[in-house]
Amino acid sequence: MSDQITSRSENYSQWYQDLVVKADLAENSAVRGCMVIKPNGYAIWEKMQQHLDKMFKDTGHVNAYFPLFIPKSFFSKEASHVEGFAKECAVVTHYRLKNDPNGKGIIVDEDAKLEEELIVRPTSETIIWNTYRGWVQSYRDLPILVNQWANVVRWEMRTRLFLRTTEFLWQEGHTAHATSQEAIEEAQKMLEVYTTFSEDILAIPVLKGTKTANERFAGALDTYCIEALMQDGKALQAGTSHFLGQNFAKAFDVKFTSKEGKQEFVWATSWGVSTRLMGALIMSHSDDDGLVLPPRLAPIQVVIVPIYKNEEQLNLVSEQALKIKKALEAKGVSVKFDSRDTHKPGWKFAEYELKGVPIRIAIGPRDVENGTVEVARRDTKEKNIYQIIDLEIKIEHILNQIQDNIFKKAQARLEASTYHADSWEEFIDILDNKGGFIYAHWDGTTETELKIKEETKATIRCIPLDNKLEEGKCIFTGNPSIQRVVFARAY
RNA sequence: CGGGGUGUAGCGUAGCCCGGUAUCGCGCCACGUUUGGGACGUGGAGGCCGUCAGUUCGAAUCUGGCCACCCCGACCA
Repeated sequence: MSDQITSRSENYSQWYQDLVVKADLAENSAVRGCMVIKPNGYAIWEKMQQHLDKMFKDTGHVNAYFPLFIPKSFFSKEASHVEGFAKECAVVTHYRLKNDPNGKGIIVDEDAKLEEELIVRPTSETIIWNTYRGWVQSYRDLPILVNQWANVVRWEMRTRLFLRTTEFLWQEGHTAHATSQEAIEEAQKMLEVYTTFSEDILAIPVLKGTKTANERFAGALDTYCIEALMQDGKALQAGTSHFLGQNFAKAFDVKFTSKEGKQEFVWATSWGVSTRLMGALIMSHSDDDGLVLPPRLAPIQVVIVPIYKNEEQLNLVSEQALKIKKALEAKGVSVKFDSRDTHKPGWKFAEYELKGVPIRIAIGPRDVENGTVEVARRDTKEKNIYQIIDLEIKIEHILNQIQDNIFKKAQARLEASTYHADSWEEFIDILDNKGGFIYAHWDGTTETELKIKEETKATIRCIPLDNKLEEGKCIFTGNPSIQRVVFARAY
């Protein structure tokens, strides 16, 4: 129906690009690699924030805010951390501009060079752990369970709206604990929070696991992750939770006196999800007609479109529409009544489909006469005529059905796209012709992992948490393996 | 930073080879008819052709520099 969006079969990444722009979610800005998140897109991000923030608070966390800038020297304090991020940091070197003496606009004032350069945070472990040093003396000061909503900058070479931008929005939790065990439990707990959020709210089924040493976060001892599968068979990391051990405590000298009176280093975790989830959401559920939003995340859950020929009919229809709106809102459903006269109903139908509104109600004179409405579902495109009596209960029910249906559809796709490969040929064949998650044996070495990546662009997405131990032979080297790991090409 | 490509109205484009002041579609504005799946008609507005220089009587078109963006690679939440 939509002639505005490239179809998925024709060109998947063009479809994604078109959809983001045409659904008014975001657009490229004047700054290379940085996007403008438009009101439609930002409203969805706000819904994500609301749900996540509540889940964080419910698990005992509080919000705080740390500086955008980090002194350069902080980065060199944790060796593997600096190695991981050094190549993509924006650096502030001066603090003043002046008029160009040659009259060509404004130039950097070389006299205003900073003594020590400031890094625009790519992540906040260093500045936060430097701060925590002052917060912790005794085991009584622990745990610290802090989350920050912020923007970060990573100077990526190639960017794509939401999936990878130079600046992006995220939340980063940074917790401090007295014991290793407690920190590990925290990291796992937050992975559970992310999983619940992803599946129950975003309706995106995920695979939970741990990263291999090679894919681990810079500075972590263990990285837990959730991996989602997009419609084109590529994986997308949807969230990570890291057990940082005592690395940052040692780097920033964060010690506490234990119950036994001993000086000990603090144990750490960090965990985050970003605006990248917007990309995951789009690529999980949407179709060639536009965005498909799970009702729990849709800023507008129901749109009412009036159909009329003249003002008299409009008044008649509006009266009915507003009654329905009120009844639905009393049930906590968010409703928009679009009575604009500047666009025709057909135009509005297409528009709201493009923008992913889960349910559309159309009311015309015919309906007013019969005491009915036409209800259309975005996910299945089904249209039905319903009596207005108890409509709000029916709508509530349909919203739940849509949420459920979208998840099940994504889950079925995930299951259908999950394969086992027992030979290299089979592995390549699945990668090239099917895509998806591939369970395969791996000899456990980084060397092999990198070679496989080099040859196929496939990476180990994770070692599933509930993985069964199973003896086998590495598909690449033939060396013995104790378990299968999950490979995929990824975003 | 390597390899390839492209810059013409808000968007998408034709014209460029073979120099003569720019085509078409969408969108926008006005009026009228329309309104249950992206309406139609009539009229209208909008472009120093990325930028700087050169060649020429004359440059969107030819030549050179610069800038920007896109795609492929290395990097990556």
